[in-house]
Amino acid sequence: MDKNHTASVLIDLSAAIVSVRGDQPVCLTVPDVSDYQTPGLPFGPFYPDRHRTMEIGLRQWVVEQTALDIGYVEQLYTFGDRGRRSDGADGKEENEHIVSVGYLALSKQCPQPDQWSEWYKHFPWEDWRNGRPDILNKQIIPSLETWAGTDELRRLRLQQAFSFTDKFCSNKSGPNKPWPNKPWNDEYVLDRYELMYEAGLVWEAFADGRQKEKISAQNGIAMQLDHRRILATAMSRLRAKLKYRPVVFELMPPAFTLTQVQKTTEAILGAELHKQNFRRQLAKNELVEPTGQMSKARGRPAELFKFRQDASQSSNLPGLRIPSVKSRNF
Amino acid sequence: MDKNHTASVLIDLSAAIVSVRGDQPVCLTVPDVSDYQTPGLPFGPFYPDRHRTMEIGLRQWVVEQTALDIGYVEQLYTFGDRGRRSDGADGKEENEHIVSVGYLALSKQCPQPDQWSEWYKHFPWEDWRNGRPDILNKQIIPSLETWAGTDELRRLRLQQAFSFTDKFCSNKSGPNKPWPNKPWNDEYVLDRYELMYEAGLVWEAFADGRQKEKISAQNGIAMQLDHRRILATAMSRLRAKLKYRPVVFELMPPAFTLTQVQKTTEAILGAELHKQNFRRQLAKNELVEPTGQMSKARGRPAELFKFRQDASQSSNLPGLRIPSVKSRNF
DNA sequence: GCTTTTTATGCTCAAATTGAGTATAAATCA
DNA sequence: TGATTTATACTCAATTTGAGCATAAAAAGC
Repeated sequence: MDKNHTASVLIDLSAAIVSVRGDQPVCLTVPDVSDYQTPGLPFGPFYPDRHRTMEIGLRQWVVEQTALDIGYVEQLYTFGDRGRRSDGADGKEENEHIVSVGYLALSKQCPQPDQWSEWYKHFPWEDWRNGRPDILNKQIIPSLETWAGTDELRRLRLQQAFSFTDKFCSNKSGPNKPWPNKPWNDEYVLDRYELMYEAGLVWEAFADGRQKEKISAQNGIAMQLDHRRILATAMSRLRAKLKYRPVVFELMPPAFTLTQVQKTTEAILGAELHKQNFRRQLAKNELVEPTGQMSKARGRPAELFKFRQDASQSSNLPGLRIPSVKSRNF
Repeated sequence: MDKNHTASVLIDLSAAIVSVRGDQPVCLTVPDVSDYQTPGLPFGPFYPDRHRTMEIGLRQWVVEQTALDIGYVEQLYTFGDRGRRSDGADGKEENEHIVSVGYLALSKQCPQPDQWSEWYKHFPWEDWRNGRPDILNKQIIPSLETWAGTDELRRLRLQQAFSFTDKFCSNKSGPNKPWPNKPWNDEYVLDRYELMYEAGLVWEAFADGRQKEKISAQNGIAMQLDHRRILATAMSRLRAKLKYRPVVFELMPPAFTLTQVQKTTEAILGAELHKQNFRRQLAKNELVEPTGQMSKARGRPAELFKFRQDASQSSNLPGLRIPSVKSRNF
């Protein structure tokens, strides 16, 4: 067999370019190409001739196509998952295999509002800032429980990802507790999405148009190909990273108030934080320094700060340890 | 231009298959193919026809070629870095572009000792279990300082990666301290290796044979192509993961003593830990349970434990928070 | 002008966690 | 038997967290 032939693939560089508009995290999307009016992430091919590294390749087409100033870029994951790409929806030939390398990029501005799509329209169950989202108890959990049935493995995975202990699974902490008791873990975005995909609760899980109509947009707005999975990966990574690296500042303007930092953090985490403790962490880690100026908004004016960009690249500074997300279980 | 032609690449799946033998972390290597007697990581091509996902492809050739039982597998990073691959040392044609996807795999056993290479022979500066390695002060740091010169950016990067503050860089904590003062960060393995690569302190940095002879094996045993970089990535990732996921148990036999867990953890971190505090963490997180049996070794017999494999896949349990690595700065 | 509302920020305090020990137990080795 | 080795129980001060109250400084309502 000619190895070189069957092993040859094309590489797509897909980017989840994230910003925060007001109190909503947003993600750059491209209009549409399929029949279903679903948005997609911007992507471009990788030309190994022209670009020494893939990150350089990615930055280049982002600059060319979006004219955005993205500072922070991080490789997320490489998906070689054929099953999800050649669903027939796209016009690619069968033997053109595509591997997609997902990237997370952060942008301080997000011009052209219509091209930026809010995270929580695609993942309504991930925003807990106003308490536990209704959609969980009303739709998602019941459907998932039906899907799991008495399958022990499936139930365990559900418990993990969606943070509850159910009556069918033995619990180490003595007698079985009523229902949700473990605190929601904001980092398991990808695990939850993958479970919903497996259970057929998201539009992308269906290859053909017939079934697609039925559940369209019921559990968040779908995206093209595996783009919602890449966005889920980006969300997981960013939520985790926020807790040990000072990446929030990649989303902030040059000068900002501490409350703005907190609101941005809360937007990404999808959870509210304790104000005083949040500021204590910022102070202890010496991540910001005052500019001397004050903001002029509604109440008492707040001091304006700037990021202490000690080491260049802001690479591995201590990071603001998130002072434990407020627990909201019900 | 024919996009499909220039964008077409071959994909190599490279694996850092890690185990622990005695008190040494080891990595599976393949004998050699080049002229320089340098070991390499095992790798195989990815055939998108045959394998639905890349991880399946990886597992398959690992099973075929090594007959090893690898449980835990994790994708590390995808390197599209042409500069480092087509150095002419390998016989590949110029227009055959290769992208390598690095994986970390963990194995409980490591038969055939000669095929397993000890981590710290490739990275002698990363093992701090017997204090700060001599090679740092005697060779590496001086060479790096020469390389950095008065370049502020380079000096900052050195400070970050190698944890010291030097007299040329301004220090926020008042007057400049003597020399090494920040604690060594065991997770920056990749950062340190990349700096040494840039500074020309490792064999792999040189394309041609002439210069290679000069520094061969001076700063650890070199590896083929970019394999030492992949191993550095694996070390960084594993050291980081150890602190929030119970992955150590992927390296332990079915029954083990608490000391064995600690020794394995210390081997990977390259640092000694406080015994009582380590056990307290294990106890608090309820990660292990007694088997009822005792070990028979030298001193007082220790209780044998097993891993509490609560949720299958041991996926996202709390993990043993490493009780702060003993600080050894000099 | 005075009060209410809003936002910012300083400060407290108990609970939990961490870092670093000491003390004692149970085996083997000489 | 007594030294040596290893395991494990327990202590304790210092620090870090989680959660709250109190006060300050502005704008908005009347």
